[in-house]
Amino acid sequence: MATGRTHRPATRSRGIPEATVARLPLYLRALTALSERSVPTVSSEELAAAAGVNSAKLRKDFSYLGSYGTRGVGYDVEYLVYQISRELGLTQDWPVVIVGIGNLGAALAGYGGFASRGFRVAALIDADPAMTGRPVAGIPVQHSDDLEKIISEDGVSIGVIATPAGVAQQVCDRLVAAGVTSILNFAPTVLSVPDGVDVRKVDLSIELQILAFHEQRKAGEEAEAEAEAAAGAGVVAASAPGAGAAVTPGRKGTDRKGPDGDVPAVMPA
Amino acid sequence: MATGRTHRPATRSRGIPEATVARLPLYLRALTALSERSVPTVSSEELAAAAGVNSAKLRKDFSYLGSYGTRGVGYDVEYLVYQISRELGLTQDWPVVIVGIGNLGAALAGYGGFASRGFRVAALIDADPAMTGRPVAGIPVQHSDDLEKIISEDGVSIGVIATPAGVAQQVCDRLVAAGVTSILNFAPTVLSVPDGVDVRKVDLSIELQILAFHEQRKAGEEAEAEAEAAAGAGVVAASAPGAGAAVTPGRKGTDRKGPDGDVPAVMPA
DNA sequence: CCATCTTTGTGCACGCGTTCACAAAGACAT
DNA sequence: ATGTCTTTGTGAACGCGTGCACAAAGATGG
Repeated sequence: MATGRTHRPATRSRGIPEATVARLPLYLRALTALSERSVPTVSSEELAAAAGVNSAKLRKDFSYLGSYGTRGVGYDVEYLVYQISRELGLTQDWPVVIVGIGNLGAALAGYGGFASRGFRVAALIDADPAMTGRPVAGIPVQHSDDLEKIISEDGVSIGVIATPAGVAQQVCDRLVAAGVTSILNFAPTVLSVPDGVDVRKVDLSIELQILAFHEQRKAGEEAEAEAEAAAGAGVVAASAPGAGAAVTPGRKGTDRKGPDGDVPAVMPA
Repeated sequence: MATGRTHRPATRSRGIPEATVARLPLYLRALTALSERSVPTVSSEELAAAAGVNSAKLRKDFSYLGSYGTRGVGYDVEYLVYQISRELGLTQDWPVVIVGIGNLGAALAGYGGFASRGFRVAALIDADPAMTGRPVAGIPVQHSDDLEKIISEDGVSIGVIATPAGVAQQVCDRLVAAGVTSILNFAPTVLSVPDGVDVRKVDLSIELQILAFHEQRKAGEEAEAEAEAAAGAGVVAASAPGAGAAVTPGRKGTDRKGPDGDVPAVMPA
């Protein structure tokens, strides 16, 4: 999960648990696929398999929305697509602005999944004057000076931040001041926002690090058996199982400066 | 949070809870920033604020790693950076392949956050022959025919899938067969993998949909006060709170084809 | 109309994660 | 050395999410 919510202490909104809300888009996607294949009805078991979840969980999730199924038969695909879409608010039009049209911003602008579900890219915004006017994914980039005007004129309430980390907070502040109340943040920074504003974070680097952790653990388990047989001298417990070279631990008092090639990468914060 | 783990029923690996692992990269980032400012020590309160979490949670998280703090003082920044890096496996070199060099793949290839923490882009792979040899972010794209060779030669264990949904499962299968055991999936599909393989999913569209839900709810709450005063007739219980035009339910038989340009996306499974 | 069979909807129990609150530990001053 | 003050580390309680297992509901066939 790329993950990470922010603020809002697990408020279960109007009775629908947060965890359920997070799965609704998953169900919706699976249902849409079925709909395209003109499948009329689907059982909780089948749909759960397609969405990659437990069938009991799926049924409980749907029970929060109401009793839309028919016992002995299953769920009506079209009807369910509609109900979930409505619940998620996808039956209305959501204008979205993307700020920061670098590699990632351009990718997002061209991402089909946005336009596909009621989201409309209202504007692409970048601070670089050289970008202004240049079309990206068919949409001309506008300068960030006009940010406030664009947001108020189009009634934008959702903003996507794809800028470098250094300017993310500042962009965020301007978005919020201009009226945006939901933000999807791709910059590796913790954004602070006033109450009432939702922030969701997507951090590519974090996901990779989590994978690395499990990967290391997997490798470590394998190496454990060998190490047991070897029973060598009691060197440092930590052993680098993979192919990589391990760095010497180094103790607190010592000057053990992070030997890894860790790049700055971090903003002033 | 962008979301979503897969398989592995919340195995707490070696005693470190999954939720804690997911936060370690967050702490690491905040700590790295402090380290660059040459801050020697930091209290749990300060660090928690920088990372955007509760201080008690942070202390408990660190307690799983060991007792690295000093009461009355706080934590040694450099030492903690090293400990977390080691725990996450970032002290070793992780070669990564990115499959699917479209807009998103190119963005990922150039993403600084990868190289910054021990991750090395070993290869960019694309199925389009026109891409082969073309440098992206300074790395020449290789054809997917050579996928297996690249993976085994470089000892790659982590793969990133940034292909269209339609081919994601197939790419995934090849990666796994070639020896990859951790996958970061950007394609909007549920991947099925054998036991022992970790999959993490990042789905841009899902994040937006979750935001839309909360956005709608916010708007609905405001409108609720008005509606209360109005006290209209008891029509169907379900009412669309938002301002948007609702799509007509559309019954089973109708051709209401999913309006999104969403690719089939669903695997045989 | 009745019996059977399928599938939903949910009560219940369990476990993980979060948070509070406080005792123990150590730094620091006197 | 002793007392005070700061901050960690954690025991315990609570709440949410998950999954089991089953009763109720409805379809279907005779």
